[in-house]
Amino acid sequence: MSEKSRPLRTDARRNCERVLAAAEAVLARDGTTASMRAVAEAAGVGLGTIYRHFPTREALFEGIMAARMFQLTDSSSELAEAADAGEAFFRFFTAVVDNAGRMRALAEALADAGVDVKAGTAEAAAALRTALETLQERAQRRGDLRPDLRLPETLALLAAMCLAAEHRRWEPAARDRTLAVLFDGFRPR
Amino acid sequence: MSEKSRPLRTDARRNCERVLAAAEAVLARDGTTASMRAVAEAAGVGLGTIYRHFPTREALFEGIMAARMFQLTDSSSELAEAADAGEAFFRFFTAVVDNAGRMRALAEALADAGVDVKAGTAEAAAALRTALETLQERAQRRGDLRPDLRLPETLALLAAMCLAAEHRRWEPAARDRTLAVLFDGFRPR
Amino acid sequence: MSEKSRPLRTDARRNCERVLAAAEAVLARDGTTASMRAVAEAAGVGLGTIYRHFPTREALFEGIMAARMFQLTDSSSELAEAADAGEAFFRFFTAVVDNAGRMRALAEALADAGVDVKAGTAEAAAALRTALETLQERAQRRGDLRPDLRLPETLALLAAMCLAAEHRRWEPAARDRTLAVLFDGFRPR
Amino acid sequence: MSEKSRPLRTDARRNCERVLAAAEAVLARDGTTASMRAVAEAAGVGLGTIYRHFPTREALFEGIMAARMFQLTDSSSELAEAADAGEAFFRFFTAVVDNAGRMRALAEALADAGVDVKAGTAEAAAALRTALETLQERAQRRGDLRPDLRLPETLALLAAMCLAAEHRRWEPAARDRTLAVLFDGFRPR
DNA sequence: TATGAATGAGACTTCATTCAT
DNA sequence: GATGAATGAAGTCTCATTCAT
Repeated sequence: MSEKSRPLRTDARRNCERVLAAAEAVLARDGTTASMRAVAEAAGVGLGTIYRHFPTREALFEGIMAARMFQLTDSSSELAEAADAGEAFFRFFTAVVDNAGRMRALAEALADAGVDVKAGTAEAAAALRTALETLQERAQRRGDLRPDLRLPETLALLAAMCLAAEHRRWEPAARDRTLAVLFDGFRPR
Repeated sequence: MSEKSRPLRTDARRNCERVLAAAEAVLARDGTTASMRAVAEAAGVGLGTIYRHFPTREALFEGIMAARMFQLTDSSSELAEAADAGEAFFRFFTAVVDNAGRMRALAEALADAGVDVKAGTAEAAAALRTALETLQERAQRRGDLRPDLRLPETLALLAAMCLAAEHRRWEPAARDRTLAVLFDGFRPR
Repeated sequence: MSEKSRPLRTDARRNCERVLAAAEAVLARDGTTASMRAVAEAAGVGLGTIYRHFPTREALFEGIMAARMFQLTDSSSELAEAADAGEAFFRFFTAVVDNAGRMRALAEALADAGVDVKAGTAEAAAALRTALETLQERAQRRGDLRPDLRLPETLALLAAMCLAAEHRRWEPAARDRTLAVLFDGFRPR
Repeated sequence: MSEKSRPLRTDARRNCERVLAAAEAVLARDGTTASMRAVAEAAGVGLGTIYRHFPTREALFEGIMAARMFQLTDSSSELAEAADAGEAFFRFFTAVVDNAGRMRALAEALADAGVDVKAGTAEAAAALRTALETLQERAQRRGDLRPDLRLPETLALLAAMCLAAEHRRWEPAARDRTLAVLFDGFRPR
């Protein structure tokens, strides 16, 4: 296929990306109450263009969330081979919390990653869950995490931290102090 | 002419209570986005009746939150004299999380208890904070909690657990397993 | 428990007067948009008490207006025998405007005095109209007013001045300067 | 089949004009208390359409007032060069009163022209005031108006006539008779 | 295909009036 | 008789979604 064979598709894709980028920024700023008009204005496109690519407001927002979750999942790959398995797990956990804190509205999606409630984010959530599980089990095998720690609890605690980070933007230092306490609960005694 | 704070008429008090009960139920079901009409219908009263007792939507909802928070604070009194100071602290922490989990919309208020953002709940939040601090310091003096644990972290973690408990109703067993991990981080090593 | 002559009637009359006085004050302050609750609070009585004496909000307000108009009419009696007939006419005209300016909401009633639109003020308006006519005709007979001035025009101009005085509270000095121009149009050339 | 320079604009403009026309009619009929729904129904559009073109109720109504006031100001241009300066002044004065009488709700705006209370009409009011001042000063220089007449009084009297004309629709003949009396007060003695 | 104008349900709130206490 | 609690229609405004251009 040559590049000229599908000009419309190119346009459409470009617009779709602009919408996604703008929606991400708006969601980060305004949270889940962001209006479709705000997204359209930030993207520099019409309202109808958004609805062409995403059937409903929910579909758009879930699309954003899924993309972010895939990004996070990707970032776990290299951590899965880091020398310090415990540190890798904590780094990933922190990265997820950090993302929730940076983008209002992402927190809920991340919190839902443990249970897959939304159809739009189910696949991404499953991938994220698997990534966390992988890191956790490796750290447990290395003796860096308590062996009785199960994934449901880890996910619940991750969800909690994400929601809190979003609810009131955590300063990095405060975030580290808070997570440090939690992480001590993760370690073998 | 008008005596100070005359007792409410019986029918007025009954309706006020019905409004409060209905509002609590609706807040538990729908969260902070609950509409005034939903409350009115649940209470079986007219919209105006709600506004007679609570000047604004915020006043009603914050009033409920504050009441719950005062209830929680009250429940800490006897715990403050329990034999096992550490257990008392954990019980109170769990009770707060439990309340957040039972009523959507309470969680945010509890999460805000650390910072007092809303005027309507500031006093109740301060009381709750003090109660937690009292229990925590006693447990630390008894050696049941790690001495380097500071209130800001405790509050942040409490907020996180409340938000998570509300976000997805935690089963008591799951809640206990999750908090158990966290509480291990609170204990001296 | 002992004297049961006519306590209720006395109470009722006293309450009625309190309502009227309060309503006048509130109408002066808030204008025609004054709420029944504001009147009740100013009077120190319940809302029901107002409705006992006046069937509707309109009836109450028209009652006030009528009373004021009768007062004004009464004040014309002595002017009708003043030595300077022209001055008497101007004084009365000014007094009416002054009342409109002092009590928001009275202006409309006075402006309607020329046409009797409201049932509640018809009688009072007719009396006021007659009083003005009497003063005008006497002044015309004395040669103090232009002989071709007819009552409809006088009433229309009085209405205009009342509405303007209410619309933006006229300072006495400004009021006098403005009326002075108008009065020059009333005088014989 | 090829003429499509402005496909969307046409509809929007047509609706905007329909809204303006309907709003003028409704304002003329109901005065400042006219509801947005009444305007929407009169225009045959949805409520949202009005809010698309005018952000608030005030903006719509003040916009209409301002437009009318600018129209009036424009009409003064040719009068400013008329041979008979006094007649020009009186004609303009009458035109303003006439407009107030034709449209309920315009009267208040015109009455406020002397003081500029509303932000939305301030500019138009200032222009109208200047137009009146220009005509008045020219007429005074020509000796057609009494030299001691100052603008504040003229404005107060204009406001009064506008309010009265609106309050009870003046027939042209009655209006002329009434203004004739007033205008005599404006003339040199 | 992209646009954004139009829609209208639904949000909060006020207030004249009724009626149980 | 007096009170004021209750009612609910009506007001302004927002926003997800549809559809004509």
